[in-house]
Amino acid sequence: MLDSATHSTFLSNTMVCDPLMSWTELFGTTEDDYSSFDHQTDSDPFWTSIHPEYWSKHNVCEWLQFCCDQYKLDANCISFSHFNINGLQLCNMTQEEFLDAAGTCGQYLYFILQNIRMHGISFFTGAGETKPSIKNCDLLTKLPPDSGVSPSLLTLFCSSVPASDKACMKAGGINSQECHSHGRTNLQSSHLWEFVRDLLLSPEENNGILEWEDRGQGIFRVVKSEALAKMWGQRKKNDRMTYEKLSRALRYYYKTGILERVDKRLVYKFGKNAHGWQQNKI
DNA sequence: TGAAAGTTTCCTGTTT
DNA sequence: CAAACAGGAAACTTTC
Repeated sequence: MLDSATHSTFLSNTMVCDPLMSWTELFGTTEDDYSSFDHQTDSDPFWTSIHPEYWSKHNVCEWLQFCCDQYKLDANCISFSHFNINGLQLCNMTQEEFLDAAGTCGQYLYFILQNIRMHGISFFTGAGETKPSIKNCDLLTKLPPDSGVSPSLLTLFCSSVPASDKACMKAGGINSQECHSHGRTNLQSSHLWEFVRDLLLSPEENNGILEWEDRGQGIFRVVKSEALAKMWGQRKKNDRMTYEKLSRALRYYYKTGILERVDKRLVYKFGKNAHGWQQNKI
């Protein structure tokens, strides 16, 4: 989750936001601390085990970093000096203050925080039975069309809204049909092509199984075919899945325009009916 | 409860 | 020769 690449990205973004304040000045964390950070976050990060109101500045930092990593939020939008606060101060921030501190990202951060406060960490993991409030749908309708929000966050939003309520998702450039496909199926039962797409967009889960051949054109390569099949099989609770069978399912997508044929082995291309794979486009 | 969509499974033949 | 591709056919699962 908190790999070194992300750290460096995060650090550089911090510098862009506020060159006068370093990461350590902001959060009291040294480079050496990251190793212990990693150990903590590998299993159950400390911030996840306590209520947001009791978070330290350090925990707030961990949460921010988690949100950026997990939902591909643009850290450049976030004014980190605004988040040099403890959990209680964070919880007392209004939605407007989140907006001031992090722009569009602020809305997502506010949404995520409110749901952690209401539902606990199960909101992230999906382990719990509780689901975020339908009020989130109101937030969803306000998202700008070019917000650049990642599919994983969109999925999170959309899967939190029952299909019967999807009618509220009209504005904000978010296609209700698109949300419906997520909302109806959620992460556990998403379609194969959505699983592939989300894997491509999640370097931390990808493990080199898939890689972009031409990001702009939506062309990607299956690097580890059997690993991909195994992962898909795990998702569908089917340990008999093979790449041969998975690829048959992928070939059916040629008919529907979800995928287009590429005359190279193990290479596929997203078609006109696939969505959510483009950069800065949902 | 039936239809439709989306796979899953199996198969034969072809290509790399 | 193995792995991957192509696509037909039928069965199966889930959703509406």
